[in-house]
Amino acid sequence: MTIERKTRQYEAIRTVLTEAKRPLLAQEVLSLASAIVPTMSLATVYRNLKGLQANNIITSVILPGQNPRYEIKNHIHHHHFQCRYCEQVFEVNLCPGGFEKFMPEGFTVEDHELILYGECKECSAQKSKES
Amino acid sequence: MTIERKTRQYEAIRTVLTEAKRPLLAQEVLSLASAIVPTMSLATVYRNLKGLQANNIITSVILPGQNPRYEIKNHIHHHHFQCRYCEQVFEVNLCPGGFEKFMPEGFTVEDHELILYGECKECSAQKSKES
DNA sequence: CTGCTAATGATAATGCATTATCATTAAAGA
DNA sequence: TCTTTAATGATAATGCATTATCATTAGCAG
Repeated sequence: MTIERKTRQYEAIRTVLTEAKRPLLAQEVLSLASAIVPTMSLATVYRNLKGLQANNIITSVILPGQNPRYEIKNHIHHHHFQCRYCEQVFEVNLCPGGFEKFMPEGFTVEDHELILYGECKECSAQKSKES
Repeated sequence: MTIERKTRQYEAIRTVLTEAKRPLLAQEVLSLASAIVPTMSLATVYRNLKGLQANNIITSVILPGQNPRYEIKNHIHHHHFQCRYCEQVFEVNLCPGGFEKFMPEGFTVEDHELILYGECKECSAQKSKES
């Protein structure tokens, strides 16, 4: 289960996740890593994602109704933004916080998840060009 | 697809959703509605949930990594709180809002989702008793 | 009350992401 | 370089929520 050998596939997957700077789907990891190691298999992607997660190197990001994405673990509290057009997910370093005071008596807030949806910079620029 | 007959099953499912005052899983709808119509089948639950949704009477609530829940559609903007212990989901009428100003240049926020996790009143009271 | 047919109940089929299998390949220590 | 065995690639199997199927039941219009 724990990764013991530094294979080309492992390095490619880790590199891809590091350089993307955004959470990636297993399929996206496969596409991107295939550019480095063309024989890359989906099974290998899943195996390495599992290993990287067990080693606390990456963490999963799950948006409602979507498959898990994976990002390099950073220990800064953050949330996510998804573009409705290209469907890419970006990290957002904002947090309003202070939700406890809105809950009814007797309820305790221990954690929270905030997801923003809209249009990313790239898709916005794309549209401007088209018109 | 559209519901044309008011069956006992349909009424039971609608009643259960109305009285729960919180989003229910298909399985929870089955359990609760079975108390009213004991022969209720899971297929009937799914069929009616689909019909109610098509008629804009209910809406689905999807938490990350979980199966859809269904609640009577109310047109007030709200979010959800899930108890980590009993896993029930509650409606929360709070919204910090004003997320746009935290996004980098070029990004537009069109919608958002906020989910709070913690301990509900009932589970909190339960613990006090035990100790 | 009757007839028509939508809806139901029971269960098999589907879709699909993820995992298991197994023969083959290639890290990496000696 | 040789050996050991973890890791890979290809693909079959799994798990599980949801949907389809079809014979039977029951709304409801006339």
